[in-house]
Amino acid sequence: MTVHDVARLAGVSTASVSRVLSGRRTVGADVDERVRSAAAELGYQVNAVGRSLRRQSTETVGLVIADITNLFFPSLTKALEDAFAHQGLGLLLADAANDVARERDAVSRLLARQVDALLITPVSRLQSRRTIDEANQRTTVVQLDRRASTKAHYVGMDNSQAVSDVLAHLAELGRTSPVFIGSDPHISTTWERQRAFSRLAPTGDRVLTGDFSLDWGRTATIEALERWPDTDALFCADDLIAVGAVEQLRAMGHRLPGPVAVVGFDDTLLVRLHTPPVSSVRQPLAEMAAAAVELAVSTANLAVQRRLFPGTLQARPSTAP
Amino acid sequence: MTVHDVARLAGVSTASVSRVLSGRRTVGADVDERVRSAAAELGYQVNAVGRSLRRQSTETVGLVIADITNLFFPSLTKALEDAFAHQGLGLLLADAANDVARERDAVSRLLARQVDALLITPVSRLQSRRTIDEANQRTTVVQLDRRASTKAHYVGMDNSQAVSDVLAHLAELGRTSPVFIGSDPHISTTWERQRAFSRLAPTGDRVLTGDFSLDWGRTATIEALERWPDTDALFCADDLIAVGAVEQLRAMGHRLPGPVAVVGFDDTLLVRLHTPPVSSVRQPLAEMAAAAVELAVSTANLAVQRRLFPGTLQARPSTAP
DNA sequence: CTCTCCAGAGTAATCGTTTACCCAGATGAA
DNA sequence: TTCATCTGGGTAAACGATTACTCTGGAGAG
Repeated sequence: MTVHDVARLAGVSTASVSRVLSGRRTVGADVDERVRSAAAELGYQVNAVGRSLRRQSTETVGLVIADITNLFFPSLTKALEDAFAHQGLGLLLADAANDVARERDAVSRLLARQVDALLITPVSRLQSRRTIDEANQRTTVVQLDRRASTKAHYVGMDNSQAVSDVLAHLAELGRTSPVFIGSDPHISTTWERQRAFSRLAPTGDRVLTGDFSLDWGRTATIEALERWPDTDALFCADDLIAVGAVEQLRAMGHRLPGPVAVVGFDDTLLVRLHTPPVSSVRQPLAEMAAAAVELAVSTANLAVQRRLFPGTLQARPSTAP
Repeated sequence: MTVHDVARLAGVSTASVSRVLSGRRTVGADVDERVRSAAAELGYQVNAVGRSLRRQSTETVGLVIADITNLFFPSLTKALEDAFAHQGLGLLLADAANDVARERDAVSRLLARQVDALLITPVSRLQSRRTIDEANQRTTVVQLDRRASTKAHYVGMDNSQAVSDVLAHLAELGRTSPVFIGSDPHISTTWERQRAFSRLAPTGDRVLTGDFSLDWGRTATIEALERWPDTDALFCADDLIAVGAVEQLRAMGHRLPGPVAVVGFDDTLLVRLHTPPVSSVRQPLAEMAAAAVELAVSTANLAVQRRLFPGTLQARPSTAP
């Protein structure tokens, strides 16, 4: 079932069929009509592979997710899928499973498939750079949420502003001795939040770093309260850690809301449905996805863009007075 | 950068280049060597679009997810991505956003891209059938988790066995008056679990159906306890509802573990991290993904398969004595 | 009336790869 | 020695769509 079949049935050339079906050039009314009805009769659907080869464009973007089990990324993926599908662009998904080598692999497979653009949430702030720079020479690369290279576009949240907002919120509640509980500092977002915290918080040197896990949230909480007994807020780099912190506080007999507040990042279901609900900074996913689309379809030689969007703190009982 | 460039540099024909690089026919040692080093020198990477067109196979499968915001599906997606990437197959992702029309659309876009197989978690037990049957005439379709057509392969969990296991577990704890809280009965899994419950439970007629939301879990809990005051277990069709039920019970002053047990399905993070942790039936995702791969790559005219895998109840405090 | 221009349609080249087909030379059997 | 067979390699035809180029007829300008 090809353009030839349609052309034969409609009694026109394949060129006309293509022109009608792709709508890229006007044709006479009668030919238009004949082609459309022939296509409808045969149930013809254009073969995107042939089209891609000729047009040198697949209308597909690759998406390399650092770790799809991290609850934040499915939300991001959904926002992207929405935005790109809206533009008629397909999304070819790959998971790097937090592994730089698998990430490199995924990128190279996607490039072989001639994706028109590559979206990536880099696994490592430092080690993903080469992969990204190499890919960036072959196609448009957009870093999302996390960043590893300054040579490729970046779309993310303004972590500095978000951290500042959270600190202001805590200060309003009279909490001026927060501790930062980071996760893996190879993750650029964690790293940025931590740096902003160190710069802006009254207790900027109270920083603990570990990994992306509930357990780390728990142990870090114990350590924080031991080392700094006057701690009145746990400023967590992400929601999973925040939930771990809350659990640990409750295990230690703290009430929430109570003397020690907890706040996280990403506003995932985890904190929204937790008991008690945990405050968290929400990323503007739809706007970020829209920016990603814009950059992905932009003509090749646009100057490298850095688009930062404001996050909004969702205040919940975990930081109430 | 094409096979021609490599061929020129290596001083051989494009046929030889293709043969070396695809490894589909043996060539002489010297030609092999020359091609490999030429390809390496140029950094040549095969163009998958050209290959797909010629081979009539894209090495890509389409995945249509009913609702990617449902926490269970990212887990499933990850398992699939793993399994298919392992086979060198790419995953083209589409989200139906719980909408039959969008589902049809997504399927047709994926078919246009000539996916070698189509994986789908049908939105509606009844209304997705036509979409699936039509797609099934053009490529191999594998229904996952949910099913809507008997004419296409299906891979899922044995809900009947799982329900029976859960009821046995409850009975062991002396709980013999469970109420089933379903979500949208258009979802085939909910439907199957409900039917199994009605057939197997001592209180098989105690069934409430609503939608996929935390709030429904709450209101259903109120209704259940009102209508059937001797209720000693809430058997929820999925985790979100189970969490809603637990929250409501606690709001009403119940302890957990306590007189009314709660159990959910899918064993998502939601219930694992909840306080108290909620019992849930885990689906064997890796095995299901492996089966999906097997069916997806199977030659066209395999008889329609129905592969059911056993679920395992993860017992947690919400059902403890 | 003639010339230019334009719209509409067809022909065939093209995208990059694979592979059917062909040919030359070598090998082995009779 | 002769013939069938096999191996390694090249040539060119696909795959399905798009589009540069060409051609024709008619409209409009002078």
